[in-house]
Formats: sequence, structure tokens, C-alpha cells
Amino acid sequence: MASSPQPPTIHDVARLAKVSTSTASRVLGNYGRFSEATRKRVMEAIETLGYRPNSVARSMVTRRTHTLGVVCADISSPFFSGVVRGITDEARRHGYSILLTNTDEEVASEREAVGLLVDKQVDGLIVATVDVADVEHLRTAMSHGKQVVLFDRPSSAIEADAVTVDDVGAMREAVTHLLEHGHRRIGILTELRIEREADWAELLGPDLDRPRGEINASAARLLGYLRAHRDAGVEVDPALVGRTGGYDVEGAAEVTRRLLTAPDRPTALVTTDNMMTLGAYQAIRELDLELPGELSFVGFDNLDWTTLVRPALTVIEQPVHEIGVMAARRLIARLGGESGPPELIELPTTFLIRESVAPPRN
Amino acid sequence: MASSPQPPTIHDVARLAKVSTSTASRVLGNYGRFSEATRKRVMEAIETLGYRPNSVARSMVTRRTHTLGVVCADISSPFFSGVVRGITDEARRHGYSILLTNTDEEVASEREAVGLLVDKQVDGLIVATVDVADVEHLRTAMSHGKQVVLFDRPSSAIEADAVTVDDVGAMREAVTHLLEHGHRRIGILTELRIEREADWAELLGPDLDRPRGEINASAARLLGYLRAHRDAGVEVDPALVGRTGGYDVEGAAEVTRRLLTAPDRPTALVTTDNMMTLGAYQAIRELDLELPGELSFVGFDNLDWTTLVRPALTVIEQPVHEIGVMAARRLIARLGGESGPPELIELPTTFLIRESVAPPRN
DNA sequence: CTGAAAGCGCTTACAG
DNA sequence: CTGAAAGCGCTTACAG
Repeated sequence: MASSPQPPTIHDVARLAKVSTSTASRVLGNYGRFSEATRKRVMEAIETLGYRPNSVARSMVTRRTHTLGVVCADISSPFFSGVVRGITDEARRHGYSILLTNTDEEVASEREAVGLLVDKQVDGLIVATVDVADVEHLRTAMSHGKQVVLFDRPSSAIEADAVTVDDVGAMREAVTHLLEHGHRRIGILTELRIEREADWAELLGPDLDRPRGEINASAARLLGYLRAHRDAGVEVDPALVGRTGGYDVEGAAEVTRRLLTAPDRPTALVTTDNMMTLGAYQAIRELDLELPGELSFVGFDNLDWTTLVRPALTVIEQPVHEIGVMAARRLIARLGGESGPPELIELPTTFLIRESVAPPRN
Repeated sequence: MASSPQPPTIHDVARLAKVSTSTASRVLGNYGRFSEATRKRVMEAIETLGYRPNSVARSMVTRRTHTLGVVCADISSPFFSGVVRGITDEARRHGYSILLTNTDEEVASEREAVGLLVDKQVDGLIVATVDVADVEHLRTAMSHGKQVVLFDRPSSAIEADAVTVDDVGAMREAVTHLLEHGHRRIGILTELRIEREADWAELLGPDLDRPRGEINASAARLLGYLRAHRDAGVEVDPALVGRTGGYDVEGAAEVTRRLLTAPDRPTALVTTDNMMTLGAYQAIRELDLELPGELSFVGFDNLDWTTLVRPALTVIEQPVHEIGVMAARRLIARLGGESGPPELIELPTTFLIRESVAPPRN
């Protein structure tokens, strides 16, 4: 075991094994030709020196770092930490490491993170992009030869694989469940930012059947909400759509309070992600509304606490770990040379019926 | 913007700026001497080529990667994801990136992770070691010149900085609170693995005032529990100590069930980490025990759901984000050349009194 | 089967 | 103020 100064290099093992560095490198990488005798000598030298190849030097020449860059909004959120766990698990199986960054939903941070990761020569990027319409930096990275895979937020503005869940279907199922219980005023809580009023109009417009892809997860979930209503022949009161304009628990609670204290308040509420679920539930607690008697509730994401509260919450579950696994798998396949058009993988969600939905009291 | 093939190198900018690569490198790194005129030319060349330095090549010569290796048990747990967020935040402020690994509490995984990170030439390591007594691989890494900082689990078996919380004090405070409410049979739920019975005897032995350092967080928390009892002159029934022998929610629920259905069951229960808290609470729900009437409860970690359930749970809060920040700060300080004996930073916890504690019914 | 040589993209003494 | 040269630790054609 070498002490602090210089760890042994391949030159040291070559010298000790009395071979050239070329030969040492060959047995190390187990390629090319070499006799059994030299193999042994080299292995012994490696052993006695405690030699370990320097990955950085290797990357320098192979132009591969076996490192994947991950850019998510916030690793401390249950959704992202679950996905990242899936990513690291799958990456590790294939000999890849993960370089982690957070954006806090700031496009500037995302740009910086992507730049940094590219500079560090990651082999590819897995990103939950902040803005599906603002992906120029990702396109640039791809033009520099980096593979990218999107998750949670597919974007048609870039030719990249994406893994997500069937957001439209998931929300449609949940809202239909509520409608079937007789609810006619169903509130929805979403972070959705609407930049231009026109987008909003378009979203609510007649073209409810457009394919998704150019819209983000929140918009897709709202679309599912709208389609369920249309299918049931129920008109949506725009006042029932609570938008926070950002991921923020406090904001979610605030909007929920407003929604639920309005004169003609909804008899049921659905949320579109874990932050909204948490904020909404907090507000419901404060308002001391009894579930499901005074209000029916469907949350998004099967957070562990949703079975701990009473009544247990009916929720839409996303396969978080699997999202990560699939994203990593896609990326690694591309790195392995797989070609072909971008794939959009839509993983199924699971609607978990528990105890927070009942017919409206009237 | 270069297209797929080779991104521009410093040679390209040198050529375009009509200087040598040495000079280009100097203005790029803004060191050494160069005239304003050449600075301009080089900057322009960089601009027009869209040149970005290759970090890997730079690391090769500087022997610095500006990358920190993080090894935690499981990034998807709220504790670790919170700490890692703190680490990445502080690291980023100082221009460092994070390479993330999980051990699932397996020493073998930890060894592998540390080896991998060292091979990748991280500048230093931040680790929540699986076994505070089995840190040979960390000592090896240090002897190779890598700085390491421990968190959550300080170890006296290695000369490294460590950041943790005052586990003994935290648990002592919580248990004292329970004792003051009149509880005499207080159960404790811990993952603590006891390899040899002797260790167990020693832990329960008379030397309750030994300093911590050679014991892990779980043992320290148990120690706090024991000291609180001793200070109050209350004897501890060993049957009240529920050990799961590992981090596992289901196991925690199982042990809790056993503890709470025993003939002379405890009137209060404390847990020693977030997994135990979750498992214990699940079991309490199943058993349909009313809090705090039939059972008083104090959880570990201020998980977001602990204020959502009714009654809200009294908990011991750890400053998770700050743990990460401090760990990163320590490491970066060492990388900056700070010397001196290892520092043990014990961050304070906060005891949040809510509604889950009351006098025993009796 | 093996070795000498070049090169990956940078930085950094060292001369001038 | 600037450039030629060496070198970081590897891998990989290319000869032999």
C-alpha cells in the first residue's frame, strides 16, 4: 500500500513486471495478445503495488468517462430522490457513475448544470428539463455528441428519448372516479405556469384530443382532467382550476385555501404532483374539513404518509424507481450505439383507491 | 457551434488567435502575463469557436477534479436526500460537483463505492459509513491522499472530520420529557445491530458517561435513552428495547407490534431514526392505539407527514440540510489545505413538542 | 507475442 | 510578454 505521495502508475507495474507499458495495458484491459507467463507477471505486479488504474487518464484517451449527468429539480423531493435511486441502480449495473445536479426549476441553473456536465465529459445526460420549450442548451449538447434522455417532462422540441408516465390517462382515471361518485364541481391544484393567456385558452380549447409531447407533465395532467369532464359531458368551471405557478408547498396550501373557501367551493379536489398534494392536505387540515364527508380528495404520488393519515388517501401512484431505471437504460442503450428515432416511454400509473373519496354530501 | 465531430480544443483557439497554446491557456486561466491585445484576440477566438475547456484534460495535469464523492446508504430516504441536497448546495458554491453512490448498508458496497470514487480521482469523500468499526478502506483512501469527512456516523477508528448531531443529548431530552410526564415503561425502537453479546452488556453497563465517538448514531441514541433513565433513577427493563437489526420499515413495524402487544407493554415509545418512526407509526395505526391516550410517542426526524397526522407527532428534528452543508464545508476546507486534528462537529437537534405525548393513563 | 511511439487536451516551469 | 517543450497516466495503431 503506497503512502500519501504518488500512487503507482502503469509504468510502475510495467517496470516491476519487466514488460512495456503497452503490454501491461493489454493485460490490464484484457485485449490484444499476450502470453500466459506475462499475464501472470503483470497481475502479480499489480497486486504487490496495489495498482489501480486512473480513470481520468483512461477517459482522456478513450473519450468515455462512464459517467452520466443527472439534472433534476431537487434531489430532496421524494419524487426525484426515488427516480435518482433508480438511475443509480441501473447505471451501476452497467458500470456507470452519476454526477448529480439540482436546478430548483430555474432554467439558468439547468443551463449551467448542463454546461458543467458536458465540460466534465459525461457520456450522456438524464434530465427533467425545467421548461419543455426552452431546451436549446440540450440541443447544443446533443450536437456536441452527447446523448440525452428526458424524464418526467418530455419535449417535442428535441429529438431525445423520454420516459414519463401516462399523465393524461392517470388524471382522467382519477377524475372519472370522482365524477362517477357524483361530483360535479371538482377542483384541481396544479403548479402549471401559463406564460401567455393564449396558451391557456388553447389548453382549455376544443382540441382536447391532441397528442401530448409538446406539453409538460402538469399540462398533460390538466388535460386528463379536462377530457374526463368532456367524456362525462360535464362542463368545467375555470374557477375550479387552482394554479400556483410554481413548485412550492406554501403556495399550494394558499391556493387550496382560496379554492376551498370560495362561495361555491368544489366538493372534491385532485392534485397533480407531490408538492401540491402536501400543500393541499395541509390546507385541508387547517380548514378542518372532514374527508371524505365534506370533501373528497385524490392525491398524486403514493407518498408514504398517505396511508398513515386517516382516512388513508386515494392516490395516483407513479413508478418512481422504474422511471429512473428506464431512463438510465435508454441512455445506456444509446451509448451502446443503438440508433433509431427517439422513443417516448410512457409507464403506467396505478390508481390506488383508499378512503378519501365518497359521494358529495350536497 | 461545432457539430457532432470534434469540439474545438485549445489548439484551435490558439491557432485562430495566432498565439501559442501556452498563451491561450494563460489567458484562459487568467494567470501569468499577457498583453491586453492578445487577451482580446484569445477571448474572441474562444467566443467564435464556442470553445469550452475539457475538464478531464485539465484534471489530468492539475490533479484536481473538483469532484466530491458521496457515499450514503440510500438516496431515496428523506434523511440522505436532505443531507445530499445540503452537500450539493455547498459544493456548488465552491465549484465542486458530486458523484453519488448508495451502499444499502452493505460494507461490500461501500468498499466498492469508495474504490470507484478514488479511481475516478475525486478530490475527497463524504461518507456515512456502514460500520464505524470497519473503515479500513477509508483509511486506505486517506493514505492515498484523499480527504474524507464522515457524517451521521463518526468513527474513532479513523482520523477524519465528522459531522453529526448530538445524538445522546437529543434522545436524553426526549426521554426525560417522557419521564417527566410520568412514564416509567418507555419503549425504544432502534435498528442497532449487536454483533456480540458482550457489546450489548457493555452498552447497558455502568459506564454510561463514556464519550461517544467509538459508537454509531443508533448506539449513541440508545445511550441517551439509558442516561435519561439513570438520571431519573428509573431502571430500564431490557425487554423495552426493540431492536430490528437493520434499516427496514417492515422490520420496524414488526418489532413495534411485538413490543406493544407484550403483556406489560410500554406506555410510551421513542424511535431512533426515520425508518423506525415510519414503521412504528404504521404498527400503531394497525393496532389502532389512540395517541396520546393509550400510548405516548416521540419520533426521530421531522418528517413532513408528522404534522399531517392527528395528533401531530412530537419529534426530534435533525438539521439535515445543514449536516450536508457542514460536511461539504469541512471537506472543502481540508482540500484548501487546512490542517489540524480531526474535528467532530455536533450540530444541535430541536425537540419539537406537539401533541403525541401525555401522562400515562393508568 | 511484444515494444516504441504517438496522442488524448490541457498546464506549467523554463527560456528567451 | 510569449513560445517550445515536457508531462499528467493512460490506450492503441503500427511494426517487428
